[in-house]
Amino acid sequence: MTVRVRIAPSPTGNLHIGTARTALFNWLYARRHGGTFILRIEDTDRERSREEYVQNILTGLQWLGLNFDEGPFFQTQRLSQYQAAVETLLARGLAYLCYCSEAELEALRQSQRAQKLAPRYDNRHRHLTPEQRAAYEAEGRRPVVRFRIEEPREVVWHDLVRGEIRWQTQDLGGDMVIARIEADGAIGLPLYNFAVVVDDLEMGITQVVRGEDHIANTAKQILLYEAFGATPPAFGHLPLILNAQGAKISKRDGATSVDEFRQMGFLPQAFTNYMVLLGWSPPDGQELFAIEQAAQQFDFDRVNKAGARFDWDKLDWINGQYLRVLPPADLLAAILPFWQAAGLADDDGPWLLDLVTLLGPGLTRLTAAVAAVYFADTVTFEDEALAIARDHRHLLADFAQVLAAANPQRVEDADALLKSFAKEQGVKKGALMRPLRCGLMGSLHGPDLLQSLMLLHRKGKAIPRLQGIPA
RNA sequence: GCCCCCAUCGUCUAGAGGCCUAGGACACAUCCCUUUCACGGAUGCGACACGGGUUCGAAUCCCGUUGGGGGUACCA
Repeated sequence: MTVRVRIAPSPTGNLHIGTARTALFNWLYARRHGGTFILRIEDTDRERSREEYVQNILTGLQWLGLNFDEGPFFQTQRLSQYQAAVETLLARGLAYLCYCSEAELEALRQSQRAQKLAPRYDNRHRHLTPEQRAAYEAEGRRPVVRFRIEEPREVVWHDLVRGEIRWQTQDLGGDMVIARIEADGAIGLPLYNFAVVVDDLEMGITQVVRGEDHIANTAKQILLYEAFGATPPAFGHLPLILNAQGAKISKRDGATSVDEFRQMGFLPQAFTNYMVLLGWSPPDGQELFAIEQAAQQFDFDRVNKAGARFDWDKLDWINGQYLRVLPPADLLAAILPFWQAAGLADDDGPWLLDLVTLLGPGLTRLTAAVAAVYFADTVTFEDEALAIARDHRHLLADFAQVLAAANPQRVEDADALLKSFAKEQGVKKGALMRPLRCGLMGSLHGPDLLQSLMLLHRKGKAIPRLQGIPA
């Protein structure tokens, strides 16, 4: 059977890293088996769904390179299908109208809690007489549609990543609400567990792969498949991404939306590479690979069952690895938006390319910070660097003169110039480097000094800097 | 509370009963390279949660304990 998998985010927030990883694993599986990857937007929560989040999800998936083959489908555009499905269950006597009020249900839960029982719906409206129903209607109560959950019973499925999972229907919380009823009596918005089943069924989904937080839903959904007389798809539940404290990652943990990771300067290739590693490893133990490469080997039997903590250090390392092997032109293209956002601009292409080549090996993230000093007109000094530059301001001014006279164009020329200058001054070249770096860059550490010098000199910035050390 | 899932270095993981003196990666430490910081290279530190079984033999299988996580909606 052809593989058809999907990712079904709800647009109640920006594309979340957990959703992105689930999308990635589904994508990998689809690619591995030449299957179809489908995007479905689950927007039935009208209170919280927003159009801008839909856009964020779309652009986020695109940035990650997780292109989908079908969709996006929107649940709010499929209401008639859900209505028909509800009618079917109603007609078969597998679903019924429940008139309980919010207050009544709350009271029920409270008394259950008081008795140390698991809160659940007690199926009290499962067998209402026509008279009772009429009475509630006369009261003006608006019902909901509940699906009958047979008890006791055991639901078993073979999870793609966990193996056999068993669930007692008594632990499902009673007959579940599958849809609301409108004021005019029409069938209204479906609820999550119901809409998912209708959609997955109709879209011919063969493997439902989602986060571990959906395990309890799976039992309910299997019951629904049965009610429709359908064979359930295979299910797979991925471990969650945890924060440093070991809890499900959330806002407050630095970053959770894919967009934030982009803004922090991570490359999509590096980010997806890292996410794959969070729960899966290739048979050959390789750590750096493109997702296209991973797709050739991916399978759920190598997916870990335990949750994985998010590790910034490793993400940074991987990002650095990608940055290092990126051709200068690509690196420049990637980093330019960050520079521009920081107000660092120059239309000298070759110079920019040389700058990026110099900076590349030292970067862990795309950032404007280390580049700023090359663009600046005036140097921002660190305290210690300023002190050293001051102590050598005459020396640096002298060097500025020879620099002006010799006007070196290549690093080798600058190196020779520095050597002869050192000899002239009767100091070792090494002793010159530190003050020079301080005066030129305003800091004790940084990228290669000679190359930095040439980059600045080409822009006419080296000489004024060396002559203008603050007294 | 109840239900479900999980458990190898600090972190991500390899490990399908003997190949395990438990391997790799990140982080950390030291050294080398180097004008500095990075990068790179080398070395080191560092784990099978605990207790019972099963077996000639268990990180691997079973049970329990503990710990962690998830769920428990007219959210998704």
